[in-house]
Amino acid sequence: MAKQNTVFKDAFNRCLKLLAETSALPSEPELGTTLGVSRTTIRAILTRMEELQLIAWDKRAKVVLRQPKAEDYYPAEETDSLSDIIERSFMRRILAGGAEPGMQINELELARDIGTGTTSVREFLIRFSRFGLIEKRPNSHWILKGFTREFALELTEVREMFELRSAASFAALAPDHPAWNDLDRIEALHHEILADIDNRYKEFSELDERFHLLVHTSSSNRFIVDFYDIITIVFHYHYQWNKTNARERNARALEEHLDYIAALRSRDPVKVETACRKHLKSARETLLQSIQ
Amino acid sequence: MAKQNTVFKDAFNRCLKLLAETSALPSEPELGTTLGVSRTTIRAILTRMEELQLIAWDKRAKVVLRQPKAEDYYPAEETDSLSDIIERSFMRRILAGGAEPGMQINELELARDIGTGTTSVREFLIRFSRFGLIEKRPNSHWILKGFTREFALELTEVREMFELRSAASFAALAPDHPAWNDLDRIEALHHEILADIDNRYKEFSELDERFHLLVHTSSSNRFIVDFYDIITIVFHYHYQWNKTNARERNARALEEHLDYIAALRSRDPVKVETACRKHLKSARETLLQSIQ
DNA sequence: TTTTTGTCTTTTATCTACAATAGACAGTTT
DNA sequence: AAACTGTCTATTGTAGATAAAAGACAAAAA
Repeated sequence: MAKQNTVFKDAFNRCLKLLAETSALPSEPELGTTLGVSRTTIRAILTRMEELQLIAWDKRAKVVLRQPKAEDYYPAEETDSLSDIIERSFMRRILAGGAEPGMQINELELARDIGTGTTSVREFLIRFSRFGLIEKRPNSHWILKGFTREFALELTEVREMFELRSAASFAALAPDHPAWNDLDRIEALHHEILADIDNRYKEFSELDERFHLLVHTSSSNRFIVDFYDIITIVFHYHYQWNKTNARERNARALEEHLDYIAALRSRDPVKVETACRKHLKSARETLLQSIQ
Repeated sequence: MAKQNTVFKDAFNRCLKLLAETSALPSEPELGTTLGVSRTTIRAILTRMEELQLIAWDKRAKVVLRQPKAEDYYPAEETDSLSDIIERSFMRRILAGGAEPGMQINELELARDIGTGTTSVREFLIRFSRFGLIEKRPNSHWILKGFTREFALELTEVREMFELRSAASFAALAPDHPAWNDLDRIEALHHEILADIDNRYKEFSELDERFHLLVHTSSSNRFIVDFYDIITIVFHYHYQWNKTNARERNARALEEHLDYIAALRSRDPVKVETACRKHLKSARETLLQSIQ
């Protein structure tokens, strides 16, 4: 195989959902915009839908013939892009498995393990290396530096520098800046989740990311915003393998966020710094606790 | 061709220099350590040297038969690694050429231009993307974000944050820390160059990198140290295309470095911050001036 | 016993090929 | 006139193949 057709499969599945809601599909360019793919892919989707007798397609007319059934969908595991698969597989190995710092990483072995070509694995490792967890020895192997205490400390040191600065610039944003509306929505979600914390505490992780990303974005500095990718990936995978006291931890973090949001609203630099530092401190402790 | 044999050619050239200094070469493992390559490459070098009748090689005996001549060396352009070639070629396009922000980058075109395969270009672009000058649109092209004023401002903002913190930790290093010795050597070089500034001002660029890298390294934070790569590459290529007033600029920067070094030695946090800020400010101005 | 060499295997770096996807353009429909 | 479709071309993403380089191990030499 040359290229995976995951873009097609994923867009096809999403298109099935659109189809369930109408009696006829819109034009090809419009579908393309809606699904975020090119017309070529849209036409492949329409062709497939015609084959499955889901629609009758003649030029502009795309009449829905029947509702999609479960078996019309492509299985979820076929719609993930190869790089996502590699990422997940790799993170499982280094975070969950007994991966010792200093261990060598073998491109060929990794590729065979995941069932993919070496090119994709190699490109993944190059992209991933900016996260500081692995290092390349040219003409030789990669070295796993490991998800260690030092790593976590170095990561949080930079994070704190960046976030304090971003929070300060957030507080200085013009009152009509759209970020304030985003902040409103995020704050509302905090209240919703807190009101039903026992059932919804798992939604924290995603909300946390959204909130901090919003703060970082207000720095208008690509290096600061890009750095948040590292935080995201670390926390994302990290939470998957460390679920002790998740409910309490998340509840506490939500409260801290609300204080932090209130401080931002006050636009008082001192309050902002205090609330930000307080939350970052407990975030750091949470991360460190789960390493040892 | 599969892999370029630039490692071999470069090591061969370096080995010729060793050969000029002795009457017999050492053992294979020792040569390997000296030149930083594997025994496989060493044996290829020895085989080639035998063919050229530079040495008589029988097991442990590697007797030098004649001195190397100019034509024994591989030409310099064949010893550069492919990624260096791609980097240079790419940087010339985006810094020197009329590369407009927003321009699309075409992997295939770039590869044909440089005379290499697409894989290498692709890997270069992935590695390079962390510098924030280009951005990938999946399944589509790369976008050049451009070496703009905003880029320079964002870069220097982070640089200043990192360097101020690194300078503070440098000043707090134990008196017997090896970094102080490195600092001595660097300071001495500053005096040497200043004493003969008219002839040696071009050496500033390399010394500047060495000095700031030393400071950043004392942060013991991989993210801070890695970030310095971006500074290095930007300043490196930047100086190549902007040489106006180089002598004066460099002389001034050298003086600022000396103040900065003296402040570090004083271990007084206030002095360090003042000297560091002052130098960073003029470095930023220099960079910004050359953009507009 | 320690180091070196001969030989062999494994892994990386790179090229080429090809399906998937994007995108351009002209002709057609509303 | 504006938007849409049919058709074609160009580019990306990925696999597979291969030379270069690294590295392992046993036999040989010091």
